[in-house]
Amino acid sequence: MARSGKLSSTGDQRENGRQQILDVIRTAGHIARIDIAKATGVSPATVTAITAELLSAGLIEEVAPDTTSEIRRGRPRVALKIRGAAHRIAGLKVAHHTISTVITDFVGKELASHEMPLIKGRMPLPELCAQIRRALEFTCQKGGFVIEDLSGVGLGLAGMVDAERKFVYWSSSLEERNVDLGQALAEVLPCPVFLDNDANLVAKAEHLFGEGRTCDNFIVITIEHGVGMGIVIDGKIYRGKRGCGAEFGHTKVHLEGALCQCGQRGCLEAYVGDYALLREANISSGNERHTSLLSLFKAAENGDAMARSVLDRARRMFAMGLANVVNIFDPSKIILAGARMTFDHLYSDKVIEEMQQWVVHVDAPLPEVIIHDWGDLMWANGAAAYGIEEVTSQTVKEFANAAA
Amino acid sequence: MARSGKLSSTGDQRENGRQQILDVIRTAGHIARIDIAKATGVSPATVTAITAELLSAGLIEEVAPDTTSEIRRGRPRVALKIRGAAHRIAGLKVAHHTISTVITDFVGKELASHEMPLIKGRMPLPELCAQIRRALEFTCQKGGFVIEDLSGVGLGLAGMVDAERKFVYWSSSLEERNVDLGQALAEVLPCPVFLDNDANLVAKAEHLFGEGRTCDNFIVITIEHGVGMGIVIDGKIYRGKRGCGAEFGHTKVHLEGALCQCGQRGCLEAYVGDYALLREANISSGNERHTSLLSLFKAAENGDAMARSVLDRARRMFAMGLANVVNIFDPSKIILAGARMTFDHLYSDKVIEEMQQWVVHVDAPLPEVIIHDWGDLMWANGAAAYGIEEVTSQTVKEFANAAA
DNA sequence: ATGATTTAATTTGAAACTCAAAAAAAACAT
DNA sequence: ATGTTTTTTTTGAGTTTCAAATTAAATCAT
Repeated sequence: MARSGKLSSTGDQRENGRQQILDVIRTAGHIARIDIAKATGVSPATVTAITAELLSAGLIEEVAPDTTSEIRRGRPRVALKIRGAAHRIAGLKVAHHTISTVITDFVGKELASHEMPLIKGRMPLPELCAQIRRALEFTCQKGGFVIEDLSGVGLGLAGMVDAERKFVYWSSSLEERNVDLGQALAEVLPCPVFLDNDANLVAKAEHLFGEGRTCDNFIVITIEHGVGMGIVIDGKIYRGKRGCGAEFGHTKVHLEGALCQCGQRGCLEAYVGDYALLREANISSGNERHTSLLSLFKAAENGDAMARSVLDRARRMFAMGLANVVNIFDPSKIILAGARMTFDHLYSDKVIEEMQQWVVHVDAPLPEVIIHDWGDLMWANGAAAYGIEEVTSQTVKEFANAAA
Repeated sequence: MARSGKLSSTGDQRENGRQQILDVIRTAGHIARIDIAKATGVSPATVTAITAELLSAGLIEEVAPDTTSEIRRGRPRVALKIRGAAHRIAGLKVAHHTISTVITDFVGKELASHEMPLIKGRMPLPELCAQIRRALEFTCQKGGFVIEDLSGVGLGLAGMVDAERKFVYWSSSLEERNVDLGQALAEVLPCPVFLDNDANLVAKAEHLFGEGRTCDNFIVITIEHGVGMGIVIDGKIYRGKRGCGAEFGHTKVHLEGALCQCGQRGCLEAYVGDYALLREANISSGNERHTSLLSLFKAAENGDAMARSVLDRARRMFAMGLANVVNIFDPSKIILAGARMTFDHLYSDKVIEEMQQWVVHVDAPLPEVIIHDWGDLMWANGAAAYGIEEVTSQTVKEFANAAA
């Protein structure tokens, strides 16, 4: 057994309360004290006490009474909301050819964003740190402030990351392996940095701001070059022991199957990732050579049997992968999150339909599958969401010290 | 966000403490108060207070001072342990041809066990209830007591079970689908019944008494006729939204693959379950007909190429499935639990070795894979473990009412 | 033996929290 | 104006935890 975590020691209990109430306010957008009490089960008296603290700390603020609201008798409720000005947070996504950055306020509202091209996709540690700082400086400048104004930075990387230790086992952006990136960035930036695998960050964003707002157990799947997964269990990102779980893309779907960019065979990614499709389409010579997915799609639409067959297989493989996720997690929701949704063949009702033939059936509704089209800043926004959450919990923890 | 669970309200906090301390005592076997304080982070003062309550409630007892212990200075520590006599718990596993039952004390020590044959593997609800009662009566009689002496019963079923609602979507033992088995058994038995999928119960047993004692994040895999999985995350069984997650056996490992007993194709179970092996071995006529795995193994040992090939494929498929579990969960441990370990080809070092070729590699040690040979009563013991845990938590909750 | 030392367990009193109930505040209804 | 209704705040009591002091029970040193 050995349940983890201690009994809440003194001072600790309040911390929970503050965290919980901040969470409720954030999810609700704005909410009156009485409703916080109802939502959390905490007594109104305690809600008053805790919100008073948060107010005086400047983390939340009262909303101007809503005159358009339906007229009710009694003392009008005054809603509370997160105070945007409390903190500025940056989110960065390091991709192969760009670093995209977004800066938001504490509410999550975008204040500035910037896309900075990268000459080299993979570079040594010091250079990556420098580029990250440069991207931040650019974006801050656009917003009219400086790096020192940031309370925290979230950073998303493709690769194997141990978020807790801020340690990168391997990333496609880094020449070195096993890098203490947290340490390295701490030396270059004036504010705390929080990093994680990029798919986990998207899951975080869905939980704070997206389709997972009202839900504590769901799976997020992203497909671009590779296939990513984020697992949210009981409201927390599940990362595994070493921090490198949720490697859905390298889940094996075929014994001795197609070669994956990771060097192994039979990975799901090797069937549904974009490079896999192009490779497959171009392998049989004689046909036109496809250089982009778009041309492949077009060919399929025009009745090209080979193109169709390639897309068909990808779709079936993906449906099978999704079914396995359902069979293993039985989640409340599955969110297919995409930045540009180029994968029409994968993000489609047909996939969801096909998935159902592979899942174990019981007489209870299947998990809802939601397709969420974020737009270009999805990854950076995910990183910002993580930054916001971490800064929040850090601030809440500092309360105790501040009081002393 | 919407973190689940309320802020610990009054009276609730102590409940946590009691539960946590009981857990620590159970895991440790016997442990002195001072060490409980260290293990939990709770102050010695509070440990004294809580253990005093538990002592007077008869849930724990002091251990006679250990004279053989190494001599130390100072006041000798007096160890505490769970009081076996506090409760009697039964665990039942309904299998196809038998119901096996074990009755344990509150410590988990076996008091009696019984294997009752079943004429029909699948039967209507009332009959199953009657058989369960009969099995319990037999076993109680063997132990020299009656059903009324039991504080709780754990029950393991093959099939799709929602443990929380005590609801059976489908079970190979029941003719009906969607049965409120908890309700039905409550009418037939004088004590609370707790039921779950059998693999989950084995996971529970590993956590309480087995290889998962010191570990809060691990996966248990069982192979018999079918393939089962139990997921322990943060010390709790993960069951999914509808209670039917962890269906590892019906995870698809091959598009349009081998036919499974569930009616679908490509399930892992259809490659590694015992029926799958025999089917595969017997499909190519001309060879001797195998009626048991044993004869298949023998043939392979004697160099029969076909038999070897059948076992080889099963092993590779299983290794692949295991690798997928690692890729998704990155658990601290994987426990391969078996009752009779007839699956030498699967429960072997070779599988573990092969698995490594399919997992995503990082420079951190792989999850430990442990093979745990339980003996015949594994399933029933799992059910008993669940019963013990549920009775414990129920007793702890009743404390509050008792005090009032 | 006897007192010093050491470690474990218990007691005590203060501080932190939460909550129910009462009070206050802020609106509408008549 | 006065009453009603609903939200928020205040108040005071009751839990619970913990640090510090105390007591308990052993060994060690002489």
